[in-house]
Amino acid sequence: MKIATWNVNSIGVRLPHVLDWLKTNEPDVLLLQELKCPDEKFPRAEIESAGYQCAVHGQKTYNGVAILAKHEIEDLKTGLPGENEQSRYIEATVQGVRVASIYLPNGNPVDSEKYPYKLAWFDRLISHARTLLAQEIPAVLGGDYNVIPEARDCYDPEGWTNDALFRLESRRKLRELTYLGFTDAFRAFNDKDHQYTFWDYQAGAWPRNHGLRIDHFLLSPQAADRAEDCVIDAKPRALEKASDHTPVVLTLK
DNA sequence: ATGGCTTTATGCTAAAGA
Repeated sequence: MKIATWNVNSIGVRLPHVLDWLKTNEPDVLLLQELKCPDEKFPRAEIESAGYQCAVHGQKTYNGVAILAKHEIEDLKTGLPGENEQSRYIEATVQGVRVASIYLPNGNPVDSEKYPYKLAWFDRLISHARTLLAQEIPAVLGGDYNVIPEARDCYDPEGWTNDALFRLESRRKLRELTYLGFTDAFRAFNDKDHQYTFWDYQAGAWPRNHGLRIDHFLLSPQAADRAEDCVIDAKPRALEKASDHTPVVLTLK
């Protein structure tokens, strides 16, 4: 079973890339973030024509997450327990695997209300992740976590020290989540430094390989037992009109 | 580098992203 995650930075603009990628890679599930469109404007017909069902939790202009799947999408849940003014979480079961598409708040600037909002949102995710773990099922939490886990996941860690993506509080929250019993799927299969999922549009970040690893798959023990591989597919980042993020692909037995 | 791109919107400048 192949499950991918991709922050597309507008599904409207990126639809051709997404359709091409689905056709070439044929994942069973594709988790999307930053749709930047309300539910009624999601290009459902085009994606269904490509052979994928859609579960969408959209929002006008900002945020928005979705689950695309070749097979039936069951027991859909949108939002985390509590306030869901921003569409950042969707979860469902596909072929017996509980999958979630997550778009964690960015949190910059750190001296604004956005940073405590990020940390509070993280706490809600951690709380919900506990209940998922208690079910002892294969659970795959994929998405844009907006956290650089370690210095080796950043081209210039010193320069990012005080950024919301690399601040100690943000990294501590990600560790708190993983230490509940989740596995960072990418790091289970790849120990190389400087493996990135995001390159800024500015300052030639892509050609200079000035990237960040901020898109992650966290696996429950039952999912980790089935994991066969996890890779970053950097090819879409090189396309014209690319998203600033690129897909991460998880393979389960 | 001084936000250097990209996207969206009761749009034509401003805010957000990371």
